[in-house]
Amino acid sequence: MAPTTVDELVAQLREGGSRVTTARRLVLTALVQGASHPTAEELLVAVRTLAPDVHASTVYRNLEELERLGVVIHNHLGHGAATYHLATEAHGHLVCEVCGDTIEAPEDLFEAMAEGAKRRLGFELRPYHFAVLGVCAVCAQAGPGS
Amino acid sequence: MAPTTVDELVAQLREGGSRVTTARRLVLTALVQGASHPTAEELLVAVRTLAPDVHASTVYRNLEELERLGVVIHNHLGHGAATYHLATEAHGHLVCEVCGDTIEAPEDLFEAMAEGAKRRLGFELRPYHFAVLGVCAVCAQAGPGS
DNA sequence: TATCAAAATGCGACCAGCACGCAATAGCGT
DNA sequence: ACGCTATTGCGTGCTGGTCGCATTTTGATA
Repeated sequence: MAPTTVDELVAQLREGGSRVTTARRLVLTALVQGASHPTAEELLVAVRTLAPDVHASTVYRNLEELERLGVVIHNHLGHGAATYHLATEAHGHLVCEVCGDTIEAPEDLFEAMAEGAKRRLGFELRPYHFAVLGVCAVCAQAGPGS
Repeated sequence: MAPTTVDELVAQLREGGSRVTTARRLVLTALVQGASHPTAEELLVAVRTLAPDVHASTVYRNLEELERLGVVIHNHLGHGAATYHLATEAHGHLVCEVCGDTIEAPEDLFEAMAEGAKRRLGFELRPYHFAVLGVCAVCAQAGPGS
């Protein structure tokens, strides 16, 4: 199985030549234990419950470093702040423009489109970094006119 | 053919009950005559070549109003500022994460995916508002490893 | 286990992109 | 031409994030 415990992730840090600090360990803990698509701000709040003096810029810089090491990935689910998750959980996102709900897209949903873009335009799709927007089933039901 | 002259767009403004001001006319002119995916900032610059005292917030408010009237559409081509174009030119975008180049996606590229999302998840795709990211043919060729 | 260079942190200033409140101005129906 | 009201200019404020710098911490080495 892919690494999903904090200790395993910390080991990845050391392998990458990065030092292991309190803030860094807590960011990883928040990513492993917390909600599924936290923003940097939400991670900061989580980190501060255990280490109140951690600064926002530290969280930003750690997320950047963790991403450079391939431990985490960020993505954009529409307007507003980026969200983060472990690289082992990479997946596409469908986001409802009405209610903001985020659906994790089935693996194969992008396949036909990726194949078409590649064949016809030579364009290599990376559909994970930015979400695809739309209207979810519930909201489509509720307000079909709007 | 769909309205594409400034006069026709101005007429749409009047029909919608909005007043026609210098700034508004110039924003429309810039959209008709300028480059294909201008940001609000770029439109401001264009407007100011003819009316130097137009304020940035005026351009933002006008774009908002024009969008409300269905005359223009904005979309997000990745990080950074939103881009605008006439509503008659609606189309999806493929944006290269490496060089930033924007490709206007063929009409039918999203079809299979939209159909799949609808059938399997009840999710109604609106793939025009946010671009789909990836790597263009040129950059894929240049740096296949990165 | 003490030392010490390099890495990481805290802190604040700063940035882009945009929204907003308010008084002054300008469109446009009459 | 008048007057109502939409629109503008201007400044201020917001979110999300970056950066420079002095101080602290890490962890390899002795």
